[in-house]
Amino acid sequence: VPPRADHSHALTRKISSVLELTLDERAAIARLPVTMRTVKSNADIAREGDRPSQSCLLVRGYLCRAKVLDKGKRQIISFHIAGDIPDLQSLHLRTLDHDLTALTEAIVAFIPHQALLDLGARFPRIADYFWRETLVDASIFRDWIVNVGRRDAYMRIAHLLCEQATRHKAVGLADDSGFPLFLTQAAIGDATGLSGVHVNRVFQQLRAAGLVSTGAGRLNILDWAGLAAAGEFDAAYLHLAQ
Amino acid sequence: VPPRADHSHALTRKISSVLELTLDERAAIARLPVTMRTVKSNADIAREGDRPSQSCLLVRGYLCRAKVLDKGKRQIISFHIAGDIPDLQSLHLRTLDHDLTALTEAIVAFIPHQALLDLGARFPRIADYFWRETLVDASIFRDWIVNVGRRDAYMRIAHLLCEQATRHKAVGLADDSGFPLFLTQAAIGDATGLSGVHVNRVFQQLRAAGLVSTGAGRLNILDWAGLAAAGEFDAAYLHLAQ
DNA sequence: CGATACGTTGACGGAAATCAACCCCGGTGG
DNA sequence: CCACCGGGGTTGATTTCCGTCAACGTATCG
Repeated sequence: VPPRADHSHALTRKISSVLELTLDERAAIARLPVTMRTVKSNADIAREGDRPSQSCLLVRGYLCRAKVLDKGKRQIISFHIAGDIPDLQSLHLRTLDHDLTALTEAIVAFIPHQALLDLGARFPRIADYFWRETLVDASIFRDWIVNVGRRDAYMRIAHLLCEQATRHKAVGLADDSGFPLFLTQAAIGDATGLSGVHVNRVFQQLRAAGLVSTGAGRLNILDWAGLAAAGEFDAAYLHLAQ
Repeated sequence: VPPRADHSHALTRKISSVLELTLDERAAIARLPVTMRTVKSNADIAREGDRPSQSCLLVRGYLCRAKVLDKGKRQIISFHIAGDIPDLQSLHLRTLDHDLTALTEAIVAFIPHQALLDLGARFPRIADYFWRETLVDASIFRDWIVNVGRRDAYMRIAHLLCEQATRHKAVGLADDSGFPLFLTQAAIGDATGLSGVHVNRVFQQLRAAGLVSTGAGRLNILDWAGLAAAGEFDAAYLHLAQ
């Protein structure tokens, strides 16, 4: 049974991990004037320099935000899972400062900025949710700066895997045993500031240490405590609990 | 003549770089119930894990936000100049996920969260300003991820210097020729993920290339175009102009 | 069945860390 | 007044982590 592919299910599930929605609020979310679209893996949804008039709710699949340097190197800024609105900040920042790209085939719902502003005006709790969501976004950025700035390759990747597992669990997309492996090793390299080759070697170390295994399209976490210790992972920065 | 050391001057100047304040708004800012405090260089103003009930407006001097790893390494997350409210996000995120530290002797004004929320409720344009300010914060984080993730040491430092110069100019704290050198080479290392020793060597290259000079407590930019090119600096991510 | 994308392996080189001095300068106290 | 001290900047020798290049393996798909 494939997961449901409507926008309100994905968004409601995500918001519900933070606050209990009323029937009115659920109804208003369901009535948002969305434009659904399917995007192919690796396709750009928006580009640096764009001035979007709508934001993009991810319904199914995986997206990332990234910047590309002159010499062609790419740095991934964030990964996104169902329920995220990766370009929510474009509500208040006119021009996009990064690309928004599909990591897998994905279903997205475009929501006009005005509709989001109206929703927030009618339901202040939802406005607060959006506001807070961008603050959590920023908190994760802070942690990524630490990750690429001060951790070695082994810690970086261990930390990233812990983060992804935790975020998947928070919205009910995974259990303790692991999560869908939507990332290529090259993408992990672009997110951690490493080369794909080196990511591969680190994965071999992680497997040899009995921390993780890969297979059947999943990343399996065999030793959560060990992986968290290896990455010095502390979920506080995800601000999951109020 | 020392710069004025009252909170409303610093905050008003910063906000005015984005929007024109009315007399009412200025008056309300002046009447904020602040607690002024002087902090010594290198002193912590708040620590990771704190649950602050007030935010900190920087009136004079320089602050940074940073995280410290188990092994003692430090990663600076952001630098702050007069007019900034570095922990504004604590309005909505209960526990602080980083330290807030003085880089120089500084004067700060603590403002109770409730007073900021009230101010925003009375003056929606100021609420929007705060909201937007945290989004710009996040945008700068994104750029720092790219800086430490994908640029080499020479580019990283050139980029950082361009950013600081631009931000100083934006609030009238500097002109084209440079800005007050509030950063030790060790601090630049902690911000760029480099060792202090290597920062020193890169500075020698930057000087040899005729891009910058240091002296009399200032960093002088001798060749702005050259420095910007060296750091692939594009100010778009600072979102200075609406 | 070839095309393509992703993972894996080895050899080699280079950018930056580390370690350990040393210098310079302003402040402080005997 | 000068000796001492500490913080910041500078230098050189050595090491290490990781990038680059290039090849090869393997699975999925049209």
